[in-house]
Amino acid sequence: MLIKIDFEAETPIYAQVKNQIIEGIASGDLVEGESLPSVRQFAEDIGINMHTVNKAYLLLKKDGFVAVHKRKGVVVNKISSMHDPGFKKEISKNIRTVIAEAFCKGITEEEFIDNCKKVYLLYHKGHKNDA
Amino acid sequence: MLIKIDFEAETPIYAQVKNQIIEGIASGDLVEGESLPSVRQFAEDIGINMHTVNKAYLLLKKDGFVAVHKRKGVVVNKISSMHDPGFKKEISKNIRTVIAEAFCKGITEEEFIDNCKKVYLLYHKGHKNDA
DNA sequence: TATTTGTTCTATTAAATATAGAACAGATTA
DNA sequence: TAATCTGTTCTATATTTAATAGAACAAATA
Repeated sequence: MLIKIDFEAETPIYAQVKNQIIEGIASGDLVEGESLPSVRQFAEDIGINMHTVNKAYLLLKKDGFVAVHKRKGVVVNKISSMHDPGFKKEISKNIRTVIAEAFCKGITEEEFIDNCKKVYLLYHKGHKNDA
Repeated sequence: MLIKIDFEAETPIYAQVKNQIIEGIASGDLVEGESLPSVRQFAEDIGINMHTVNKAYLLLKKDGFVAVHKRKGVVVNKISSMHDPGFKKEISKNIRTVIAEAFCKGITEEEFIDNCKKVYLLYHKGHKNDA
Protein backbone atom coordinates (compact mmCIF):
# COMPACT_ATOMS: atom_id res chain seq x y z
CA MET A 1 0.00 0.00 0.00
CA LEU A 2 1.63 3.16 -1.24
CA ILE A 3 0.70 6.45 0.36
CA LYS A 4 1.48 9.77 -1.27
CA ILE A 5 1.22 12.93 0.79
CA ASP A 6 0.90 16.36 -0.80
CA PHE A 7 2.31 18.75 1.75
CA GLU A 8 1.11 21.73 -0.30
CA ALA A 9 -2.53 20.58 -0.45
CA GLU A 10 -5.25 22.25 1.56
CA THR A 11 -6.44 18.84 2.73
CA PRO A 12 -4.85 18.09 6.13
CA ILE A 13 -2.24 15.32 6.19
CA TYR A 14 -4.25 13.11 8.55
CA ALA A 15 -7.23 13.37 6.15
CA GLN A 16 -5.08 12.47 3.16
CA VAL A 17 -3.85 9.37 4.98
CA LYS A 18 -7.39 8.42 5.99
CA ASN A 19 -8.80 8.98 2.50
CA GLN A 20 -6.09 6.99 0.75
CA ILE A 21 -6.59 4.07 3.12
CA ILE A 22 -10.34 4.11 2.42
CA GLU A 23 -9.60 4.20 -1.29
CA GLY A 24 -7.21 1.30 -0.74
CA ILE A 25 -9.97 -0.71 0.90
CA ALA A 26 -12.47 0.15 -1.83
CA SER A 27 -10.07 -0.70 -4.64
CA GLY A 28 -9.11 -4.00 -3.02
CA ASP A 29 -5.49 -3.03 -2.39
CA LEU A 30 -6.22 -3.54 1.28
CA VAL A 31 -8.14 -6.70 2.07
CA GLU A 32 -10.09 -7.86 5.09
CA GLY A 33 -7.82 -8.88 7.94
CA GLU A 34 -4.80 -7.12 6.52
CA SER A 35 -2.68 -5.21 9.01
CA LEU A 36 -1.76 -1.60 8.40
CA PRO A 37 1.75 -0.47 9.28
CA SER A 38 2.27 0.55 12.88
CA VAL A 39 1.81 4.24 13.61
CA ARG A 40 5.54 4.60 14.12
CA GLN A 41 6.59 2.68 11.02
CA PHE A 42 4.01 4.40 8.82
CA ALA A 43 5.00 7.81 10.11
CA GLU A 44 8.63 7.10 9.33
CA ASP A 45 7.81 5.78 5.84
CA ILE A 46 5.76 8.82 4.89
CA GLY A 47 7.94 11.30 6.71
CA ILE A 48 5.33 12.61 9.11
CA ASN A 49 4.65 12.48 12.82
CA MET A 50 3.39 9.41 14.68
CA HIS A 51 0.46 11.34 16.12
CA THR A 52 -0.72 12.40 12.69
CA VAL A 53 -0.94 8.76 11.60
CA ASN A 54 -2.66 7.92 14.86
CA LYS A 55 -5.27 10.59 14.22
CA ALA A 56 -6.07 9.01 10.85
CA TYR A 57 -6.28 5.55 12.46
CA LEU A 58 -8.59 6.86 15.18
CA LEU A 59 -11.03 8.27 12.63
CA LEU A 60 -10.92 5.06 10.58
CA LYS A 61 -11.69 3.13 13.74
CA LYS A 62 -14.51 5.48 14.73
CA ASP A 63 -16.11 5.01 11.30
CA GLY A 64 -15.77 1.24 11.38
CA PHE A 65 -13.18 0.80 8.64
CA VAL A 66 -10.64 -0.86 10.89
CA ALA A 67 -10.36 -2.64 14.21
CA VAL A 68 -7.52 -2.40 16.69
CA HIS A 69 -5.70 -5.34 18.25
CA LYS A 70 -3.23 -4.49 20.94
CA ARG A 71 -0.37 -6.41 19.36
CA LYS A 72 -1.38 -7.04 15.75
CA GLY A 73 -2.11 -3.36 15.33
CA VAL A 74 -4.73 -1.86 13.05
CA VAL A 75 -6.58 -4.43 10.93
CA VAL A 76 -8.94 -3.86 8.01
CA ASN A 77 -12.54 -4.82 8.76
CA LYS A 78 -14.92 -6.86 6.67
CA ILE A 79 -16.61 -4.51 4.19
CA SER A 80 -20.06 -5.75 5.13
CA SER A 81 -19.39 -4.66 8.70
CA MET A 82 -18.69 -1.12 7.50
CA HIS A 83 -22.16 -0.71 6.03
CA ASP A 84 -24.14 2.16 7.50
CA PRO A 85 -27.70 3.01 6.40
CA GLY A 86 -27.46 6.49 7.88
CA PHE A 87 -24.56 7.37 5.66
CA LYS A 88 -26.75 7.76 2.60
CA LYS A 89 -28.38 10.88 3.94
CA GLU A 90 -25.06 12.21 5.07
CA ILE A 91 -23.52 11.87 1.62
CA SER A 92 -26.54 13.36 -0.15
CA LYS A 93 -25.78 16.83 1.13
CA ASN A 94 -22.20 16.50 -0.02
CA ILE A 95 -23.29 15.36 -3.48
CA ARG A 96 -25.62 18.32 -3.85
CA THR A 97 -22.74 20.70 -3.18
CA VAL A 98 -20.31 18.92 -5.48
CA ILE A 99 -22.77 18.76 -8.37
CA ALA A 100 -23.80 22.38 -7.92
CA GLU A 101 -20.24 23.41 -8.60
CA ALA A 102 -19.85 20.86 -11.40
CA PHE A 103 -23.07 22.10 -13.03
CA CYS A 104 -21.87 25.72 -13.00
CA LYS A 105 -18.46 24.70 -14.30
CA GLY A 106 -20.08 23.10 -17.33
CA ILE A 107 -19.70 19.43 -16.48
CA THR A 108 -22.67 17.71 -18.05
CA GLU A 109 -24.78 15.06 -16.37
CA GLU A 110 -23.43 12.49 -18.81
CA GLU A 111 -19.83 13.36 -18.05
CA PHE A 112 -20.40 13.30 -14.31
CA ILE A 113 -22.34 10.02 -14.29
CA ASP A 114 -19.78 8.44 -16.62
CA ASN A 115 -17.01 9.40 -14.23
CA CYS A 116 -18.89 7.91 -11.27
CA LYS A 117 -19.56 4.67 -13.13
CA LYS A 118 -15.90 4.28 -14.00
CA VAL A 119 -14.94 4.68 -10.36
CA TYR A 120 -17.55 2.17 -9.23
CA LEU A 121 -16.33 -0.25 -11.90
CA LEU A 122 -12.81 0.10 -10.54
CA TYR A 123 -13.93 -0.69 -7.02
CA HIS A 124 -16.13 -3.58 -8.09
CA LYS A 125 -13.17 -5.14 -9.87
CA GLY A 126 -11.30 -5.26 -6.58
CA HIS A 127 -14.08 -7.27 -4.93
CA LYS A 128 -15.02 -10.00 -7.37
CA ASN A 129 -14.37 -12.80 -4.92
CA ASP A 130 -15.94 -11.28 -1.81
CA ALA A 131 -18.32 -13.19 0.36
CA MET B 1 -32.08 33.74 -1.12
CA LEU B 2 -32.15 32.11 2.26
CA ILE B 3 -28.90 31.14 3.93
CA LYS B 4 -28.76 28.75 6.86
CA ILE B 5 -25.58 28.50 8.88
CA ASP B 6 -24.81 25.51 11.10
CA PHE B 7 -22.47 26.85 13.75
CA GLU B 8 -21.83 23.33 15.03
CA ALA B 9 -20.74 21.96 11.66
CA GLU B 10 -17.13 21.17 10.90
CA THR B 11 -17.43 23.06 7.62
CA PRO B 12 -16.19 26.63 8.14
CA ILE B 13 -18.83 29.36 8.02
CA TYR B 14 -17.29 31.09 5.00
CA ALA B 15 -17.39 27.76 3.13
CA GLN B 16 -21.04 27.19 4.08
CA VAL B 17 -21.91 30.63 2.71
CA LYS B 18 -19.94 30.01 -0.47
CA ASN B 19 -21.44 26.56 -1.02
CA GLN B 20 -25.01 27.70 -0.49
CA ILE B 21 -24.57 30.54 -2.94
CA ILE B 22 -23.20 28.13 -5.56
CA GLU B 23 -26.17 25.84 -4.91
CA GLY B 24 -28.41 28.88 -5.28
CA ILE B 25 -26.91 29.63 -8.67
CA ALA B 26 -27.19 26.01 -9.79
CA SER B 27 -30.79 25.68 -8.65
CA GLY B 28 -31.80 28.94 -10.34
CA ASP B 29 -32.62 30.72 -7.10
CA LEU B 30 -29.92 33.20 -8.02
CA VAL B 31 -30.02 34.33 -11.64
CA GLU B 32 -27.52 36.06 -13.89
CA GLY B 33 -27.13 39.74 -13.04
CA GLU B 34 -28.74 39.40 -9.64
CA SER B 35 -27.03 41.27 -6.83
CA LEU B 36 -26.09 39.55 -3.62
CA PRO B 37 -26.61 41.40 -0.34
CA SER B 38 -23.78 43.68 0.69
CA VAL B 39 -21.18 42.13 2.96
CA ARG B 40 -22.47 44.22 5.85
CA GLN B 41 -26.15 43.50 5.27
CA PHE B 42 -25.57 39.79 4.69
CA ALA B 43 -23.42 39.51 7.80
CA GLU B 44 -26.13 41.15 9.88
CA ASP B 45 -28.86 38.93 8.42
CA ILE B 46 -26.97 35.72 9.12
CA GLY B 47 -25.49 36.89 12.38
CA ILE B 48 -21.85 36.60 11.44
CA ASN B 49 -18.98 38.94 10.81
CA MET B 50 -18.58 41.11 7.73
CA HIS B 51 -15.14 39.71 7.00
CA THR B 52 -16.46 36.16 6.95
CA VAL B 53 -18.96 37.08 4.24
CA ASN B 54 -16.24 38.93 2.39
CA LYS B 55 -14.05 35.82 2.42
CA ALA B 56 -16.84 33.83 0.80
CA TYR B 57 -17.37 36.57 -1.81
CA LEU B 58 -13.64 36.67 -2.55
CA LEU B 59 -13.54 32.93 -3.25
CA LEU B 60 -16.66 33.13 -5.42
CA LYS B 61 -15.04 35.93 -7.39
CA LYS B 62 -11.76 34.02 -7.73
CA ASP B 63 -13.64 31.02 -9.14
CA GLY B 64 -15.66 33.12 -11.57
CA PHE B 65 -19.10 32.72 -9.99
CA VAL B 66 -19.59 36.42 -9.39
CA ALA B 67 -18.26 39.78 -10.49
CA VAL B 68 -17.78 42.85 -8.36
CA HIS B 69 -19.04 46.33 -9.19
CA LYS B 70 -17.97 49.09 -6.88
CA ARG B 71 -21.46 50.35 -6.21
CA LYS B 72 -23.82 47.58 -7.31
CA GLY B 73 -21.91 45.13 -5.21
CA VAL B 74 -21.48 41.44 -5.97
CA VAL B 75 -23.36 40.27 -9.06
CA VAL B 76 -23.99 36.71 -10.28
CA ASN B 77 -22.17 35.91 -13.52
CA LYS B 78 -23.53 34.21 -16.61
CA ILE B 79 -23.26 30.45 -16.11
CA SER B 80 -21.53 29.98 -19.45
CA SER B 81 -18.78 32.30 -18.27
CA MET B 82 -18.18 30.07 -15.24
CA HIS B 83 -17.30 27.07 -17.40
CA ASP B 84 -13.84 25.68 -16.79
CA PRO B 85 -12.44 22.68 -18.69
CA GLY B 86 -9.72 22.13 -16.07
CA PHE B 87 -12.29 21.60 -13.37
CA LYS B 88 -13.19 18.13 -14.61
CA LYS B 89 -9.84 16.71 -13.59
CA GLU B 90 -10.02 18.54 -10.30
CA ILE B 91 -13.37 17.05 -9.41
CA SER B 92 -12.39 13.53 -10.46
CA LYS B 93 -10.08 13.11 -7.49
CA ASN B 94 -12.83 14.28 -5.18
CA ILE B 95 -15.31 11.85 -6.70
CA ARG B 96 -12.93 8.93 -6.25
CA THR B 97 -12.66 9.70 -2.54
CA VAL B 98 -16.39 10.18 -2.03
CA ILE B 99 -17.31 6.99 -3.85
CA ALA B 100 -14.64 4.98 -2.02
CA GLU B 101 -16.37 5.80 1.25
CA ALA B 102 -19.82 5.28 -0.25
CA PHE B 103 -18.76 1.89 -1.61
CA CYS B 104 -17.49 0.74 1.78
CA LYS B 105 -20.61 2.06 3.50
CA GLY B 106 -22.77 -0.13 1.28
CA ILE B 107 -24.22 2.48 -1.08
CA THR B 108 -24.73 0.71 -4.37
CA GLU B 109 -23.86 2.14 -7.75
CA GLU B 110 -27.56 2.37 -8.56
CA GLU B 111 -28.35 4.30 -5.41
CA PHE B 112 -25.46 6.67 -5.94
CA ILE B 113 -26.16 7.32 -9.63
CA ASP B 114 -29.84 7.75 -8.88
CA ASN B 115 -29.04 10.38 -6.30
CA CYS B 116 -26.77 12.26 -8.71
CA LYS B 117 -29.40 12.20 -11.45
CA LYS B 118 -32.01 13.63 -9.11
CA VAL B 119 -29.71 16.50 -8.21
CA TYR B 120 -28.91 17.21 -11.86
CA LEU B 121 -32.62 17.14 -12.66
CA LEU B 122 -33.21 19.70 -9.94
CA TYR B 123 -30.57 22.02 -11.33
CA HIS B 124 -31.71 21.57 -14.93
CA LYS B 125 -35.23 22.59 -13.91
CA GLY B 126 -33.87 25.92 -12.72
CA HIS B 127 -32.35 26.67 -16.12
CA LYS B 128 -35.00 25.81 -18.68
CA ASN B 129 -35.03 29.27 -20.24
CA ASP B 130 -31.29 29.91 -20.34
CA ALA B 131 -29.56 31.20 -23.43
C1' DT C 1 11.38 -10.98 30.13
C1' DA C 2 11.76 -8.11 26.26
C1' DT C 3 9.46 -6.22 22.46
C1' DT C 4 5.83 -4.18 19.79
C1' DT C 5 1.21 -2.48 19.63
C1' DG C 6 -2.01 1.50 20.14
C1' DT C 7 -2.85 4.89 23.51
C1' DT C 8 -2.35 8.78 26.55
C1' DC C 9 -0.10 12.70 28.56
C1' DT C 10 2.06 17.34 28.45
C1' DA C 11 4.09 20.91 25.41
C1' DT C 12 4.99 23.76 21.65
C1' DT C 13 4.60 25.86 17.05
C1' DA C 14 2.17 27.23 13.06
C1' DA C 15 -1.83 27.92 10.42
C1' DA C 16 -6.74 28.53 9.77
C1' DT C 17 -10.97 30.55 11.36
C1' DA C 18 -13.70 34.19 13.10
C1' DT C 19 -14.35 38.39 15.15
C1' DA C 20 -13.70 43.61 15.71
C1' DG C 21 -13.15 48.34 14.32
C1' DA C 22 -11.31 51.72 11.48
C1' DA C 23 -10.28 53.68 7.15
C1' DC C 24 -9.98 53.89 2.07
C1' DA C 25 -11.22 54.55 -3.11
C1' DG C 26 -14.74 54.27 -6.47
C1' DA C 27 -19.44 54.69 -7.96
C1' DT C 28 -23.88 56.54 -7.42
C1' DT C 29 -27.44 59.48 -5.73
C1' DA C 30 -29.67 63.35 -3.42
C1' DT D 1 -20.83 69.10 -4.37
C1' DA D 2 -21.80 66.31 -0.45
C1' DA D 3 -23.53 62.25 1.41
C1' DT D 4 -23.99 57.41 0.99
C1' DC D 5 -23.09 52.71 -0.13
C1' DT D 6 -20.02 49.40 -2.28
C1' DG D 7 -16.03 46.16 -1.76
C1' DT D 8 -11.49 46.44 0.00
C1' DT D 9 -7.61 46.88 3.08
C1' DC D 10 -5.36 47.46 7.43
C1' DT D 11 -4.16 46.18 12.23
C1' DA D 12 -5.50 43.36 16.15
C1' DT D 13 -7.11 39.69 18.85
C1' DA D 14 -9.09 35.16 20.32
C1' DT D 15 -10.11 30.48 19.35
C1' DT D 16 -9.62 26.28 17.13
C1' DT D 17 -7.26 23.04 14.23
C1' DA D 18 -3.18 20.82 12.57
C1' DA D 19 1.30 19.08 13.22
C1' DT D 20 5.20 18.19 15.68
C1' DA D 21 7.94 16.29 19.78
C1' DG D 22 9.06 13.23 23.52
C1' DA D 23 7.84 10.48 27.23
C1' DA D 24 5.28 6.92 29.41
C1' DC D 25 1.57 3.45 29.83
C1' DA D 26 -1.19 -1.18 29.48
C1' DA D 27 -1.96 -5.12 26.72
C1' DA D 28 -0.53 -8.77 23.83
C1' DT D 29 2.93 -11.85 22.33
C1' DA D 30 7.21 -14.02 21.06
